[in-house]
Amino acid sequence: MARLTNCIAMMNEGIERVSQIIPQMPAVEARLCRLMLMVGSSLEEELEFKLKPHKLNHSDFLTLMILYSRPDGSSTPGELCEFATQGATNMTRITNALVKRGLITRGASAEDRRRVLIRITAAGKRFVQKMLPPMFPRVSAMFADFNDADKRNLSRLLGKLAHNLDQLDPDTQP
Amino acid sequence: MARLTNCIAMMNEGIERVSQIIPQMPAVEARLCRLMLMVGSSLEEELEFKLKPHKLNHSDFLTLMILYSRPDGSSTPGELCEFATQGATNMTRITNALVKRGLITRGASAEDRRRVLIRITAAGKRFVQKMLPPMFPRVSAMFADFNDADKRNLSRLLGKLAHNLDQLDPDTQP
DNA sequence: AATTCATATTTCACTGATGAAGTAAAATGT
DNA sequence: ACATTTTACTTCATCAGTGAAATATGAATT
Repeated sequence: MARLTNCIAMMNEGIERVSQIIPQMPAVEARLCRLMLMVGSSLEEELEFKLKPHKLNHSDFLTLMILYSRPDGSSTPGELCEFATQGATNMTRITNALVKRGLITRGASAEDRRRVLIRITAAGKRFVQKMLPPMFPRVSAMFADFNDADKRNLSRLLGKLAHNLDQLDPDTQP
Repeated sequence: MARLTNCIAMMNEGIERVSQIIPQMPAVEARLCRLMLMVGSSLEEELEFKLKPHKLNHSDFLTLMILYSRPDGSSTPGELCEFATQGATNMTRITNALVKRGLITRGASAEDRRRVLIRITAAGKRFVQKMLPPMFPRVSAMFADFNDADKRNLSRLLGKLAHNLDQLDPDTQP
């Protein structure tokens, strides 16, 4: 146990040593990057773990939740790709899987017949309402010792980082 | 462009709607989770993108960096698995790949001959020293508008979250 | 000496993600 | 009006990562 904490301690020493060999490294920033990556993938692991009993993976779940959170419970593959950050190929697979389970339906759009209309079914909604609540305790536990200022701060800083990443993205590779 | 920002905006609306249907959801915390996941995977994307020209993926890179950051430049597969959070199978594959490129060597341990000693080569060190610096500008740019307090705060909050995740992990699934 | 445990590799089956090409329909240009 | 281009998905082939089980070897225990 204390897997993450352990890795972080090790990383701190590592960064320290590397920054002595390569002093021009932005050590604090590099460390924050690694921290983000570690905590992020640990969180992802945790999520996938909670999804496994429902035979869902992260992208399936995300897709389903996007649909669930829509006022009309519907969307198109293209839109889902954008918000779930998935390739079209993958979205086809996800959609196939969810359709087969009866959680969503696939239909043709009337206005634009290239488009496919994806809609969450009543069963899909019930499914979400049943699987979501058991996750709440763990989500709450993750932030149990965060006070309101902590939460606001984390949100603000992640937002800032997100914004910077957006600005960064289009650049050419180094 | 503004991919992340866009997804975040969409998520905010989604969470809002879901928490109206399911009021017992810890909305703020759930939102922070998703935010972490989004920023985390975007950061990972960015990293993989920077690594691609060097024909490295995240785990290859991490493994190599762990070795590089060691005072003696060496480790064992087991240890690398732990710190790189990889399965043994994968570590064998990674090691094979890096050995083939001459960046590391694999040798038997003298004390315990079950063990395999993995060591970064001089070429491996040179490789790291050459590939690392071009990444610095982007890393710095990510945190360009973070003042010292921001960085300290982010580090503290991520550490706290990491700690909580560690406590969470061993529990049984919901 | 025999048994149990630890370390690492190999093999295999499987899941999930991805890139390239294909299909179909709408939009656009001439 | 027709040809071209663009948009929206799908299909197919492929690949990276994972988990489980089998193997090999060496160390520790009894």
